Amino acid sequence: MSELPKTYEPAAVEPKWYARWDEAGCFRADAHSPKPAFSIVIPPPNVTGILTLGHVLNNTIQDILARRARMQGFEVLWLPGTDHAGVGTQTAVEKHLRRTEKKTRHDLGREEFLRRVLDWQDKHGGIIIEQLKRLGCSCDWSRQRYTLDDDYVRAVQEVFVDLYGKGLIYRGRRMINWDPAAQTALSDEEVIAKPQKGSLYYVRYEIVEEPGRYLEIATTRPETIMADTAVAVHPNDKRYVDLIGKHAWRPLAREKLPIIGDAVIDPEFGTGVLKVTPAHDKTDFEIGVRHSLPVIDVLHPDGRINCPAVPELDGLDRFAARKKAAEILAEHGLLTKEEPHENNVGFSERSEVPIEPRLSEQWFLRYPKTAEALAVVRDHLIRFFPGHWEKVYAQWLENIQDWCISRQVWWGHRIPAWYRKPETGNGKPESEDIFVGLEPFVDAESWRQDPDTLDTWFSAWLWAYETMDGETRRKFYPTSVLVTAPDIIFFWVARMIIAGLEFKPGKTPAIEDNIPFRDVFFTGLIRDKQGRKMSKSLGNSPDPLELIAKYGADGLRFGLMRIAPSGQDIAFDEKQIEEGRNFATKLWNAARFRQMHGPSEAAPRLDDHALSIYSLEVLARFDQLLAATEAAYREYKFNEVAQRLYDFFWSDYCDWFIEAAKTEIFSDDEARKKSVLAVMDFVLSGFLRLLHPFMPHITEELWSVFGFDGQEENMKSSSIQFAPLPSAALSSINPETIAEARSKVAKVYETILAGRNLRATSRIPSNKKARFVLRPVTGVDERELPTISRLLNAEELTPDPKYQPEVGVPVAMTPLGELYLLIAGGDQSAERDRLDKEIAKLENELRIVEAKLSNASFVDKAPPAVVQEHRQRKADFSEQLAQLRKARAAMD
RNA sequence: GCGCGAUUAGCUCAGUGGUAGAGCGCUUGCUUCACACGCAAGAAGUCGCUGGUUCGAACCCAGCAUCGCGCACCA
Repeated sequence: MSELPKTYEPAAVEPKWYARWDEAGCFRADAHSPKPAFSIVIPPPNVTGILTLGHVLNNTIQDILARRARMQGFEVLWLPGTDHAGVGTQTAVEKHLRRTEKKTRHDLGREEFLRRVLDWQDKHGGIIIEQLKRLGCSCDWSRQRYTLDDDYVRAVQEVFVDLYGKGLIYRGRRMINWDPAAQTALSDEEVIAKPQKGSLYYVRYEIVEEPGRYLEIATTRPETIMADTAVAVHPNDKRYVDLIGKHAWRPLAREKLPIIGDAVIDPEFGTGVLKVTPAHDKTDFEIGVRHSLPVIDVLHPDGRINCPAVPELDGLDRFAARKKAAEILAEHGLLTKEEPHENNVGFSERSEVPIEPRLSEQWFLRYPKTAEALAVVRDHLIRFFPGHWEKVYAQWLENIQDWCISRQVWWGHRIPAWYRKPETGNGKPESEDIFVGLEPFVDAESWRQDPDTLDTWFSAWLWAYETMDGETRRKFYPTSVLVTAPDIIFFWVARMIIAGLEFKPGKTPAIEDNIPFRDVFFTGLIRDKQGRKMSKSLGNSPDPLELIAKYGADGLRFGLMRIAPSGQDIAFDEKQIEEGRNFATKLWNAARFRQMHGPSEAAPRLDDHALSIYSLEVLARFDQLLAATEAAYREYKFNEVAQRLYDFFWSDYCDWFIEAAKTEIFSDDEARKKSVLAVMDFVLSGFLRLLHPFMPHITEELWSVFGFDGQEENMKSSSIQFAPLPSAALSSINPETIAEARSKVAKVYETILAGRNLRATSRIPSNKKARFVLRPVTGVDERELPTISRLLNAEELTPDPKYQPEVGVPVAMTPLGELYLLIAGGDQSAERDRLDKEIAKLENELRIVEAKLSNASFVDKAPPAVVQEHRQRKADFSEQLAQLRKARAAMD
């Protein structure tokens, strides 16, 4: 056993152990293992992404679960990988192209552009994997997967073909969300509504049949007037009912528009008249269908106006055109007013620009198995933690819309559909000349492939099982638990459940064998101290790698886990990470202290008959810690586990047990010394194992330094990560013996606290030895006095049943008797004040208890134990009060 | 509009029926033989508001308020 350096240096220790674990294959999962299986698939980070605090939180939790399962004897698979992130990665590369070469993807062409994306991927890809390793993640890297692996691509195509064959995937011209920046369709989930301050423009439309009469229409989008194909009012609206069937002049690109009645119109809004623009609004489109209106599209895909009929607007960006259109209308006296107006506008989640509702030919999926997906969560075949997410999930499934799965981006899974190239004179509609099937499709001469790719989530929804081969799947699917942020509950969690139910990758067709996971743990979102989301643009997102450099991976992990309440957002504060680091240092120093007093056994054992009362106390608290952490793990309450570990070690083990144990450690009684060191080792060994999932590196280092690894060369038997979790220490000891010891210890500790308080209020500096006298109650074991004396930093603690204090000697009432602090030249008036305060406090507490006990209903109806407790309290208070009053009276 | 969550010490949060808790911050004392990334002591809260249930409510129920999130609407 080598001597520990004075301070813990994570930078030296952490990478060393990670490399050894990795080289020894500690994280490899064996599909043939006889052990029960425990599996997690990682939520795949973007291939070119870098580690964020969100990743740290998420992956630390997964690592904690994986490592704990390993110690519990499970065969653990934590399956890692990355996601190609279609729109995201493509946008990043396009931005780069624009900046460096001033080119668009169209300038390069599809093939060249994809080559550039691959370059980008080679340059930036895999960084996050290395960062996860630095964090200590125990993933099986030999199984690392990528959503663009050949066989994964194949699987995605097969799924597409399969669903097309079942009629669940179809192609159609429908209203979709168009992202004018990325120039692609998006799913409903990728659109985020944000309240926007804008204007409501009141525009006059002249009645064709009644020149000089105008209809006033309120609109937020005057730039789309040229696409109006009707004007609509509520059919029962008395103000306008006479106009239904007549026509109005469209004020821009002048044209006759029918005035129609439709019940969807809200007479209360604006003027109660709606301009119907089927090409650029979902509701308007539906009105258009009902009334067979034509559809006029006046927007280019990039959001510029496409309307040669109005040259002043043609080619303008939609927002510039909005202002310009208002100006033109004003010039013609057709704009009656413009008032401020706030409304919700849908923004593209990725490009952060307002989306355009747009009529477009896209591929859609009609979700299968929605009722089953609802049922498996409702019936708790899949359990959500925290449970309230079940409702959010159910709400989405109950209102589910078809999923627009095609994207007009080049980076991704190409849609496996081909169209026959139009032959001259062939008037057949294209849709009849379609082939949907697996690549490679040979007849490239007369068929062309659909240029679109699939929504990234259309590949991600297979992640829970397509990352596994058949053998692995038989052992590890369904996975045990999914750990994810709640913001992808629809994008990913719900769709994976549907995929599992639809494609049945399990070993039997039974539902419970095909759900993708049994538990889902939703983490909180990490926010900054002001409660804002972490974001690049705000610059409020600390770099986890810098935090690791400063505080160590273990410190970061522990600090973060201690403040991550389940189900709530997390206010990030670097101070908390500092505390994680401090805890590692505390552990290190406690271990150092132990090491100074001789070697440890490889497997520390307890001698049940030689345990001191302090040993029994710490062991009992350790057993409580075991039970409490066990229960907290069952509920995925990681912050509670962390907090309990922290409190136990810092307070119970260091502040109390070690300090009390010093009496024995520094004594000449070898037998007692040996016993207490064995207890120290026993608890330390158990504690290291409990802590290991949270702080894998330092615990492994200490495990090895203390020789708990049995000096084994083979990591698979020596590493703490395969050591079994500790079990209850005191199970073989008579509970009465324990209770008796603990009661003694409680009295001793209470006496120490009272004595320390006496010191402090009497202004004895901490480093100054003080002299105490105890006038003991009967039954005080004088063998405990040296320990009390040590913890009081006393020069001496003399028991003296006949002690008669001089007037004004500070005294405290303790469970062991009256404790006097012998102080030269004591300040009488200060002592008098102190006693008065103590007396007042006690009198007050006594009054409360007495009031309760004199309440007949309380004595009648409260549980007897509670009443008894109050009676005891009353007796104790009265006794103490009498003593204090006596001491106080002596001073007058 | 519907749903979910939150409201406890200056800050971040535990606490689910019986004497209000932790960490940080603050005040005081300490380089005492593991640790100043430390030790010890202390101050600090009418538990968002109003009702109800109960012998007893921070806790259970109802309503309200404020903040946050999701869904829907949004001319």
